[in-house]
Amino acid sequence: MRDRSDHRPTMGDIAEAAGVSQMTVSRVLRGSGSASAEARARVEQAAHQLGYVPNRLATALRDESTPLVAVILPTLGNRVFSEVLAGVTETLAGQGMQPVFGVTEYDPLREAALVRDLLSWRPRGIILPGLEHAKGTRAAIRASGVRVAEVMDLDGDPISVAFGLSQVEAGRATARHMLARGYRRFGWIGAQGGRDLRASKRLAGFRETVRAAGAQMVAERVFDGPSAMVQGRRGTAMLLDGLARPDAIYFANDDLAAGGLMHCLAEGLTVPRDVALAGFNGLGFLEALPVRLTTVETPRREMGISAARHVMGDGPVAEAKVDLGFRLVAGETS
Amino acid sequence: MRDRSDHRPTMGDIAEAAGVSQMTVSRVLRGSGSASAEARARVEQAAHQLGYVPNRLATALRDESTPLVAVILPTLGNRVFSEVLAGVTETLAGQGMQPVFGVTEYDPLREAALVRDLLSWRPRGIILPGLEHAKGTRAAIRASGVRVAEVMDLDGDPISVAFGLSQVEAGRATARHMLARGYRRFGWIGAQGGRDLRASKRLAGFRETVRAAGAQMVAERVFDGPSAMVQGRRGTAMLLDGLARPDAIYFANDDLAAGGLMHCLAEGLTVPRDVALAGFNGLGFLEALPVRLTTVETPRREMGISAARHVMGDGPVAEAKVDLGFRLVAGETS
DNA sequence: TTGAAAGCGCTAACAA
DNA sequence: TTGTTAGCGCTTTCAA
Repeated sequence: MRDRSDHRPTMGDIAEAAGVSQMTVSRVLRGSGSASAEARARVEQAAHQLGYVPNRLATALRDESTPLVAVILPTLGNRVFSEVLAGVTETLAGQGMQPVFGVTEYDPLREAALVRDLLSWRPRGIILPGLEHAKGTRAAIRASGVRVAEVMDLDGDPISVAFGLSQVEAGRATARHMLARGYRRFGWIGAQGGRDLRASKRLAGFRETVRAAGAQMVAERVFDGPSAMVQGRRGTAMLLDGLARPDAIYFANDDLAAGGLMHCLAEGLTVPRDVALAGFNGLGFLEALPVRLTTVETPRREMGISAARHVMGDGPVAEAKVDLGFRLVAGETS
Repeated sequence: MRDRSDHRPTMGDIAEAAGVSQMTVSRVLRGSGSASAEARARVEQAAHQLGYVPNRLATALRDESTPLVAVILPTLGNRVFSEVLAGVTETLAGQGMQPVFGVTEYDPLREAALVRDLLSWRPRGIILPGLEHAKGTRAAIRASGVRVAEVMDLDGDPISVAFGLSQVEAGRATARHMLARGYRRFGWIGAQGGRDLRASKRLAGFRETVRAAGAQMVAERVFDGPSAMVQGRRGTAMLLDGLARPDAIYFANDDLAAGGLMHCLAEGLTVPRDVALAGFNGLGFLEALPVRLTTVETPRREMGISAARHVMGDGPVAEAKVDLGFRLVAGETS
């Protein structure tokens, strides 16, 4: 018999202490099956006294199913993903499920490694960003048989079901809006060294529409690090001081765009007369800015909620793409 | 014999396919022990072909140890906690550990439930915010025997080790700074309906110092929802339009303070002549604002990193409180 | 180099 | 109402 002295108490220990069988302990603690009031009391007392903590690993192994959902995010350095995650978490919590998660920093290989790792916990489902994955990731997920939800993007071929919006269309819509306002010389400011494929898709849609209208992209600046207001401010300064001065700047997101606006405020430029600005996401903090930024509102929390619901559900998978839409919000900067 | 048709492949299945024992499969896949090149090849081939995914539940149950760390956060609606989480995640990822997490929304009862839930995964450690917990939570964690790190706060009695800063001192330091600049009538703007105990501690330290100097708090406004720039903007408008007009406002955090600044910019007020402002945290986005906000810089990522290191480590627990410090940053708003 | 046996903690199924 | 048995998938131990 092994030494149990430094072991966490198990149902066996409780059984011994309470003078019943281990099965009775199991029944009492789970409130299933029947047990005499007598036994119940003794078990509960013993469990409490020993400081018993159930071991879900055992339950999960036995049940061949866990209440876990794997969640993969590109980064935590962007509110957008915290909001998606918040939607997921809130939805899971209501159902007694737990998120296990990891962050890729926009690296497909890290994503692949994470997927492997997370799948080995036998989660009920997996939620991951975007539709582009490293070779093999797709197959691994498919083979694992877990329910999958891809979020953010719809422009591509989902593994199973995607919840999001067309990034290309969002770019096009922004371009149409800016063109309608009369701007002809466009700039682009991005981040993540171009590794954010969804931003690239928006830019592609934007550029295509701009060119089709006979207007042009005159300057682009993509920063290497995470997107941040300060980069937007710096990039805007660069573009406006450059040779090919744009009359409107499209930013990869609101943080960058707000930074651009801050540059203009600090320099005393008049927006949009001196330069027009447009962001992406419609984050809450835009409401507080002294000037309303033109942006495209995206359903971040909703993507998280829908994805979580999907992976928890056990109904059949209906559509491959669920378009949660976007909304162009014309502000005072265009 | 049970029907294995809809089961995920196990080592047993691979063994059968490769014509070796299950133990050999285990050895090959883990790269431990020895196996003939022949066996190795056959096993690897079969594993690949069957799309084998290891089941860590079994390993963890067997090993009586998991590579999981439980992480509890007050909310995801505040960058501060995403940054702490990022520090944790980054540190864990380097060691092949996974975070499992949950969000309390500043509710101690939810926290208690989460702790119970997360502990049942037998994590190696648990990281949680603050030093105040619902009755029983402390005992439950202690009894579980996992390594514990509390983050953010040092003003109180840690369960085991706390990594953070003195919130009370941060409040005092801010007050001293404002008093030195000559302000005498102070306002406070908070959020989370006062449930954020660390903000309350800062306010207590601030108030105490203000009063000791013979100055006073003339107006306070605490919003119910999450802190956001827009609340700061609204609250500032209220305080400045109120009867007891403060000459300086202390905000529970930078988001609120930046909102206050936006109000001033939008209204054409001169800061700090018309009103002085001070925030808390030193978030990156402050750099991009047209006016440098006075704030207290906190070591958010470091708290996450230190806490993660602590719970992963197996050395003895040294000190009960690890002060990671803070730094008052005098900006242009005071 | 390989395999057989035992057991991690729990619960479904069956038996008393 | 209570207990016994078996087994989830894996790895440690011991034996061949």
